[in-house]
Amino acid sequence: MIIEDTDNGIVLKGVKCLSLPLTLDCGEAFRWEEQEDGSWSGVAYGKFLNIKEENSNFILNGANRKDFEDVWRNYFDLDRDYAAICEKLKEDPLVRETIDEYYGIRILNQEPWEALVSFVISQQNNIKRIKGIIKRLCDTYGAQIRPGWHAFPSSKVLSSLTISDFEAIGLGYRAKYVKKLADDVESGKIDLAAIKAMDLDDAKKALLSIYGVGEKVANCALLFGFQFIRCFPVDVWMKRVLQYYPNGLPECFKGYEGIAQQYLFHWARNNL
DNA sequence: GTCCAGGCATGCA
DNA sequence: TGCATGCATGGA
Repeated sequence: MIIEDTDNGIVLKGVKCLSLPLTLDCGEAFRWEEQEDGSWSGVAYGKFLNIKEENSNFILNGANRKDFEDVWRNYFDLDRDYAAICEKLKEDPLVRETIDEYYGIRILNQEPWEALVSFVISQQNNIKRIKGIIKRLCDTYGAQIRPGWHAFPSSKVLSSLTISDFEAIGLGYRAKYVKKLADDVESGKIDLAAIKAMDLDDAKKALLSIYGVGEKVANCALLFGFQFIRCFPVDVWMKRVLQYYPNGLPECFKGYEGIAQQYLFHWARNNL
């Protein structure tokens, strides 16, 4: 990967296996919006970004070198060799089929807090509606970064709200989960940084002890917010996919189950 | 009107 | 330990 500074941002050359629409709009992050010119705008780690692919280069509009190194390099998982991983995953026939069709899905490294709250909201819900709820949550309670764009609200802000406040923006029965989660993070009862430093087993146990977090939400948070790329979340779509694997997951997934899962998830939503 | 969505807590056996 | 049930909401 070559990084070039320009007058209005950064240009990345030689990035392999990155599809912006597939990665930013495949149900792992909920805040990216496609613009009329085909670029994508969003906010992560309190920073706004507009990114566009042009002639297989990636233009990070308005980003400076520090933001790139501090945030975006890791956010897009740019130091991981996805091309090599995909070759390995293709030893499985079903994944081979899906990767050829959906090449370029990456696992984003999102903030633990945002990922955890987002996937608590995601339960028994559809992606379109999840996006709407999270947009209202951010627009109403997140700090404004630039006109029309807000950071994900902090635990401090969310803990100051009532269950009714969450219900008013559409969280439904999940309102009480997010309220308690915000309270416990704010009081220090839940320490997300400490959880991120744990090994997978302990981190998962810690997440499963949270009110409103079960096996599926824990796995999504671990995969998308805590950088545990071995996690394999199973939702209603993946349950359908698992019928194709009666003997369990194939050996070639080992170590990269989360990446295989995203390809299969995307395939299931389009084919099953 | 019914069914479903990136499920979970609860009660009961 | 495993299984049935209720849960908020909006789109199909």
